[in-house]
Order: sequence, then C-alpha cells, then structure tokens
Amino acid sequence: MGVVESRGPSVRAEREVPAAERSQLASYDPRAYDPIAVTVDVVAFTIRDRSGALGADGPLGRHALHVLLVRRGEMPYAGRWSLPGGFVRAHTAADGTRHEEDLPQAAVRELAEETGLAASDATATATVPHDLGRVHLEQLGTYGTPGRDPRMRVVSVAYLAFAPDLPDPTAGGDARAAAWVPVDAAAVIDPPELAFDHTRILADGLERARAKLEYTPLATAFAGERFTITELREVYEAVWGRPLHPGNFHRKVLSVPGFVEDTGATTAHGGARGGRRARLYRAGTAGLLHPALLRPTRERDA
Amino acid sequence: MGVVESRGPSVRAEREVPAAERSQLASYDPRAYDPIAVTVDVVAFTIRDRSGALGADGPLGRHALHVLLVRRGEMPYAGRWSLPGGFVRAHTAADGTRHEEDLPQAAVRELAEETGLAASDATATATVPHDLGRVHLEQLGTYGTPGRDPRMRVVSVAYLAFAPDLPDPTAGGDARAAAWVPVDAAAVIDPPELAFDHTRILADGLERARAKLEYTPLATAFAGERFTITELREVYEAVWGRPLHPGNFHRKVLSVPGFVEDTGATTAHGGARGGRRARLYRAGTAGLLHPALLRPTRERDA
DNA sequence: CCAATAGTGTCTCTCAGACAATATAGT
DNA sequence: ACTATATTGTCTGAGAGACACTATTGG
Repeated sequence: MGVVESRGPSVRAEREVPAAERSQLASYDPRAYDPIAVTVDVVAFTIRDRSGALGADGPLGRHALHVLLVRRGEMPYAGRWSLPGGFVRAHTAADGTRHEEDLPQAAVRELAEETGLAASDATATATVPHDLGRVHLEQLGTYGTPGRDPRMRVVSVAYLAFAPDLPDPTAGGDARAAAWVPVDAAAVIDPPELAFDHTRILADGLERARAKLEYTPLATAFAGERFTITELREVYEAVWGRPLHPGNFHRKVLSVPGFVEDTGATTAHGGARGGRRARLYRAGTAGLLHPALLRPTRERDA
Repeated sequence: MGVVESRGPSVRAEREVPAAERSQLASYDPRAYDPIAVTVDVVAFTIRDRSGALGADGPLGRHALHVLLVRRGEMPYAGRWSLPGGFVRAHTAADGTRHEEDLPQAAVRELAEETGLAASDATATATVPHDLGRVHLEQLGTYGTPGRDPRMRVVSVAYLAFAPDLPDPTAGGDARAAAWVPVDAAAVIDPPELAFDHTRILADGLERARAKLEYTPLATAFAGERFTITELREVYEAVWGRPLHPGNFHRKVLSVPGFVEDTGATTAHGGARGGRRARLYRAGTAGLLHPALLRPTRERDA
C-alpha cells in the first residue's frame, strides 16, 4: 500500500475546480519577476589545538572547536569576517551545453576555492549527509529573508562541514584571507561582527553540531582514522564546551553498539608525563546511537 | 568574549593574499549565469478521522495522519498529485516599489492559495518555527538537484506545516483539486507517483515530524485548544504509526514539566459506550520535553 | 450490573552520574 | 617509588515498560 490512497473512497474531499476558476494564476512565468540569486554558505568545523595566549590552558584542555572564516575582499562588508560561500553556478555555454552544479557540489567548491582545502566531489541528494574524503557534509538550512544582502535578493543554502584537524587554509576566490577561528561557548551570547546574517547561521550550525553529537556517531568525523576513547571525549568536550567524566564516558561509548570498533592496537606511548597506553578504535557502522549520549545538566528549558 | 577572536594571536593561519591572486574571480556577476528559480513546497500534516472502506478500523483506531496534496493542472506532471507549492515572488513595480516575499510567507501563501485554507502571515526568521493562527510552520530542507524540474533549474525550499483537524481544502491556483490524503506507515516503502521529487520530500517531512514529537511539544499543535490525554496519545499513535500503552503514556505526559496544563474542566460526556469523563488540558509553555518521549522499540539501527 | 474508558500503583530493568579502585606507563 | 593516564567496578536515583488495580460513566 502506497503513501497515497489515490483510489476510491479513501481520498475524500477532492473537489474538481471549474475551468474558469482554474485559469487565474494558472500559468506563472518566473521570468516576469526579478531574479533571485542562490548562494551556498559553509559552516566548516574542525577540532584543533587552542593557540595563542588566550585560553591556552582553559578548563577544557588544549582542544577547541574552530570554524573556518574568510575575510571578505569585496563589497558589501569588505574587510569583515564571513563564512565561506558564493553563488551557485548554472549556465548554458555557447554551444548549448548545460553546466549545472548541485548544491552540495557548490558548497565543496566554495570550500576548496576560498581556502585551498582539497575535497572530492559530491553526488548525493541535498538532505542526505555524505562524505567527501574525510569531510562530512550536510545541509543546515536556508536563509532568504529579503534584505539580508544589500545588493539583491539572495537565498542562501547553508551547509555544515565536519572534518578532522585540517591544515591551515590558503585564501583564494574573493576572500582576502582565511583562518580557523576558535568558537567559544559564548558564541550565541556576544556575537562578533560577521557579514550578512552569518552570525545566526553560525549559531544555528553550532547548535546542530552539538545536537547531532548526542544521537549520531558524528564525533568520529572529527577524529582521525584511528583514535582513543580519550580523543573522542575531547571532541565532545570541545563541541559541547564542558568537561565530561572520563570513566563514565569511556564505559558509555563502549556500551553503545556500533559506535566504535576495537582495532586491537594501542598507542605507541603513554601520556607525556606518564600513564597507561590507550587502546585504539575506529568508527563503527552504526548510523544512530542507542542509547544516545545526552548532554549533561540540561536544566535550561523554557 | 565573542565567537570570533579577531584580535591578536588567537587568529592564526591568516595569510594575506597578493592582489594579483585576488583579482581572478574577485567579482562575480550572477546575472552572467542562467537564472535559478526559487520555489517553496509545503508538507502540511493534520490528524483526521480515517475515512472510506480501507482501514476504517485499523489497529490504530479511527485517527490517521493526513498530508495535503494537490492534483496538478499544468505541465509538467499534469494530473499527478504533488505537494502544494510554487514560485517565490520578488519583483519591482513600475513605480520602483520592491515587493519581496519572505520564504515562510511564500509557504503560507501557497497553502492558502492552492487550498483555500486561511492563515495569518509570517514574519519570523527562516529557521525559527512560528505559529500562524493555529498552524505551526517550520523549514524542512532545500532540494536543488539539477533536473528535478524538467523546465528549468529550480531550487525548492520545503516547509513543514502542522495543524489541528483542518477543513476540506478548496482547490485554487494552478491546482485542479486538493485533498487530505492519509499517510501510511508504508510511505517510504512503496511510494506513490508524486510529481517531481515530492515523494522524497514527503518522506523527509514525515521522519522530521516523527522525530520532533519525541523532544518537543509539537503534538499539541495537532490537537485542539483543549484536549484530553487520550487525544494527545492518538496524535502520537497516528504520527508514529503504532499503538502506545495508555496508562504509561498518561503518567509520562503529566510527569514532563511544561508539556500540558490542567484546565480543571473535563469532557461533558464519557465515552460513547460508557467510561469515565476525561480531564481537559491545554498546551504548556515548555519548548522542549525533558525527559523526551522516545519512540518505542527502536531496534532498527545499522 | 456490565462494559468501557480514565487514571493510579507497583515492580523490574536499563542507564546516567558520582565515586572508588585497579592497571599500566613515564620519570 | 611516585605521578599520570587508562580502564573497570559499585552504588544510587531517575525513568521506561509491563501489568494490575481503582475510579467513573453509559447502557
């Protein structure tokens, strides 16, 4: 039985409409209207060592969540930081050949173009997360409020990208510079001056990432091919912005079926200042975590 | 402290780019490319009595989840069922006045236009759910694969709408007919012949709705202003497609802070064939459910 | 009174979190 | 030895699900 019962009495309330009524608005030509530009913006997250004088030894250790930002070289918002992004390309060549980019493709291209970060290409459907090399990409949401771009009407499809420690970016495209910038727990409290509505997009992306760590094995996308339980915990701590209990986390992760697989190997050395060698794991096959790893102390409802 | 440490050493890896490198691709004119049309599609769900010969007395009682579909009157896919939707309007009038529609606005307009269902207007941000009268609207996702519309490149922003038992729709716009069609658990298994990629959009919307019932008070959007715990349970049963334990559900709902509020009143009569009168509740103020109402027996992982 | 529906009590099992204890490695 | 890190054990309380029981109401 299909989703739609299109036969017999199960479809009720269907009412044919007289042709007269049908004629108005029946044909709509989008070219009679102003064009709407379609862009993609990318919220790319990675975990890397906290650097610089600030918080180098914060309560959460050396690891911090970083987001990829570019400094805009063009108007509007020239000189401001923004998320990497740009127009989706679709054009017909002189010989009539169509050249059309899928949305995730455009996201990957912008990422590569504006930062010099390499990535394979994408072919999956818009809402299905997929891997590009070691990069996990998924759609975040679409932002199309009139006026969000002073130049014209722009509808922007935002993507989330998660990757293990990536190299420093190389600016390109119309970005004057690109950098991994640490994301703080204060992200939503005291927003920086990002271009357009990118402060909100970043906040939405951060919340999405935090939520997905709870019920998907997404955290393994931030870790290397093989990782220790402690490294996995550091991913959670960096994204959630709070320390977790090492013992309970360890037991919990191993108790979730399909989350991680034991490789049998261990790290070559113990900790720098002493300590046991840690077992190495790889990502398991589970698509969802059962039971989920819920964020601690969520006493903040409404 | 802001999300971006834009001062001093905390932003590392920033590298200025020589002007020569910067010039290429620096300015991008979207009008040099083929236009991309932007549309909205709406997945509107409601709970209503199952009708017709099929499944009138199924294992889940009389109530079933229904989705609003329209029968297309125009090419392409003329005569096929599809989700209500259409182009986002943006144009400059002769006197230079800009007339631009926000995305949620366009969704509401399409809903009203193609079905005759009334609704207030929308002003919130793209990704923030908001109410329009008794209708709850939220963004589902964006579908822009090249070729999904044979006429031209179309990027469609899909919205989810939830409403309590709505009246039968009246076709309008370029829809030849409109109807509430029952959504079966088989939705994803044996998809019907919906136009475009609407079968997938519907499946995505269904899964989103099922998931949101777990951790948000969304179910109250399907119920009337005042409702009994049994009615609320019937919403969950209809959306999840499986029966729930009445006693445990009752206790659970009342134990979640802010989910429902007692009105003090009860139903005027007991059940048709006897039974106690039920207390009447209204929606509470909680935005999230703690603890969540998890779907039963989710033994279906990967 | 009998059947049907609303609402409550009880028991068991799982799981999160606090805390403690053991195992192993570096210095 | 002494310290640091990994890993495992124990206990307690919250909550889900099974099941039984009480409270009302219509016929």
